[in-house]
Amino acid sequence: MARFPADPRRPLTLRDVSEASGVSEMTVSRVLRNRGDVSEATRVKVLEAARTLGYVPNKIAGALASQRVNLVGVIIPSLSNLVFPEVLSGISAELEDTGLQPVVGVTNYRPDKEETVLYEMLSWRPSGVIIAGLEHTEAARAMLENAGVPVVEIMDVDGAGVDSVVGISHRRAGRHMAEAIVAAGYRKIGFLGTKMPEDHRARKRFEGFSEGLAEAGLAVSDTEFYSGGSALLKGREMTQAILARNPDLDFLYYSNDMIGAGGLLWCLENGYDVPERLGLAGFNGVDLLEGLPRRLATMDACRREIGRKAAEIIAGRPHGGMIGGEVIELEPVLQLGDTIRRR
Amino acid sequence: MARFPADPRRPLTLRDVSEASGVSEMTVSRVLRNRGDVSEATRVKVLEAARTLGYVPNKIAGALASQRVNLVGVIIPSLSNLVFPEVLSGISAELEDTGLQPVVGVTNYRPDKEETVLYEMLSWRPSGVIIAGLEHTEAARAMLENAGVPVVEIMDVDGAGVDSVVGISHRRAGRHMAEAIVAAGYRKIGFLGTKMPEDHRARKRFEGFSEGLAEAGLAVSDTEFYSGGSALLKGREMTQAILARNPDLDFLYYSNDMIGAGGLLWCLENGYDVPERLGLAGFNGVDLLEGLPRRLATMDACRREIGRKAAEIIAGRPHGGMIGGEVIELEPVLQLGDTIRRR
DNA sequence: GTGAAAGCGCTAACAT
DNA sequence: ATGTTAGCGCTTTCAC
Repeated sequence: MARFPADPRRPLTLRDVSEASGVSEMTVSRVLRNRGDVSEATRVKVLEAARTLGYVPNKIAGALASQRVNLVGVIIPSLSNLVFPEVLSGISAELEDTGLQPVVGVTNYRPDKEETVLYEMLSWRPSGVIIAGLEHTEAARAMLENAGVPVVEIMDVDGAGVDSVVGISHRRAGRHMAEAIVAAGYRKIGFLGTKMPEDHRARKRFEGFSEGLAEAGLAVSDTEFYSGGSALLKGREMTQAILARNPDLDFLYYSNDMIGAGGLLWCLENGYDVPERLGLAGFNGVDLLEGLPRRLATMDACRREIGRKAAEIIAGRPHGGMIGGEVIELEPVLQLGDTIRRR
Repeated sequence: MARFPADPRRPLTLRDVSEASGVSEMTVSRVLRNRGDVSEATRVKVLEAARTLGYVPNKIAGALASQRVNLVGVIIPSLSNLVFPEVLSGISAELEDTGLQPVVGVTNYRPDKEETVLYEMLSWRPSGVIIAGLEHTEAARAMLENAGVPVVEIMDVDGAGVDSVVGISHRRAGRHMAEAIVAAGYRKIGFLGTKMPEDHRARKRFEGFSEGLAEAGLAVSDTEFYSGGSALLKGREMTQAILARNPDLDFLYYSNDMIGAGGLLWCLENGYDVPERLGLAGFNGVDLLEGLPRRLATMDACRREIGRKAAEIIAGRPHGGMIGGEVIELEPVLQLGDTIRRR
């Protein structure tokens, strides 16, 4: 009489494969992980048994026993920002052949959410953590310091990191743009961006930008901020608003390309002479800009490259190895495009 | 003389908290999970000890012991497609207060990668799986069938699902658009889209579209396909190409809003009378369209809603409960915008 | 309200 | 080349 398993829906275990193939659990485990010497004969037997049963190993048990987890926690503020999916894609590409897998957590720019997400992630004992920004709650920072795994803070190098850091200096990026604008002869400059209580990188760009103008004896003449909604539309609305209030502005600096694109479209439709009468610039260097009527001036934020390098650091760190502390600063490239006049 | 831990970098365990607080491991565990009756006094003692030590529970061990994992696997083709981050955001919002956490895997539209990612995910024994599309490799389908957890296939209802399905009918969406276009009096119609060997939803829209035209005795007059690159730019290039080849086309149907937007910009710049001389439509209903010079006709693909409903199904299924098999079809809404003439 | 014992499914370390 | 033993850190179950 045939024996039936007690519970037909019980997930299969190594033991099931062992029994089906007549090979010890240990050897089955070796085959399934390609470890140690196993004769071709048993190898085949085991693999066949595993296949026909439809066995899927239990990584939870494996991770507990081996004390290693092939996951890398990635914590970012948003997925709708366009920038972060690109960073992710760099991470994911670099991790491709390392056996490591990214696990994504989203904070919605909220420090308390970041803390929760980080706690949650660390409780899975990942092989490393990649986290956006240098600003964290005290508790989050403490967790990162005691995580016992490599930590890479990305996007931003203006400040002190916990372990490794990969990013650009947003402060210098802002300053750079200011210098280019001043050099091109613009004098009455407006700034448009997100409300940025928690967008530290946008804030730093703004600060650097202001400093850059200050060195030329200038200051930002007017500002306009938004939150939520379609960025392209907001760009239009804000542009109209700031120019209505301040018709003599001769340059508009947008804190991201999306609102910049909206502004550009609005200016062209309303007959502004871009870049002679009015110059425009954004930030990020997104693909989208290539399809616009004119190429918006921008600065490449090296997003994919940041992801790659961060992943490289995690993957390159021997398990438990804590050499750490590299700081990699990438250089954003200014692209003048067609919206800053050349002279 | 004080005792020092053998390895100062060893992650803390329940036992450490137990010793520090003078409470048994079991009770510590209860406090940390808010389970069972614990006196307020010990509660406070334990929480304080855990806090000062900086204890982070080990979910791997917890999951192994309890046989439950608060993760939901989400498998999608891409993160750069704009559509999927929105679905994700719906999932993530719905899961917010359920204690469940999404874990994302990306397949790059490759069936073999999908299989790998799914295998990887199932090996963590998640509480459920949400996966884009109805088309999978045989092996992947077998894994889904035997996963022993709720599975929701999303985006598409045109075909047979493994368990639950939430999506729209792309075939009918395409047909609908065809009907609207014919009703508006357009007759020479071009189709522009991605090369779609693996984009089954785009293919189904195209098929439905062709069927819809056929019913009016019409057919697609010309097609243009692309892959990779800036979609906005591709939209321009393809539009130029198809109109150069076929100047008498009076309607262009784009398989996504991004290339549609590029096409719209190109047409306006080149003096086409939209929508009288030439009608345009895209697909998805993305935010971006709101900022364009004209509102591109489109069809909302209900992305966030799909995410929400899928997550709701997973969250609502009692642990191990296998009632399953719901099919939820959402109705995409046609928005005529300003690029289909009204008569 | 609290604790002790057993074991989740796997792998490290050691046999043989 | 293969098998045996002893946990990994937690939760379940049952006792008190």
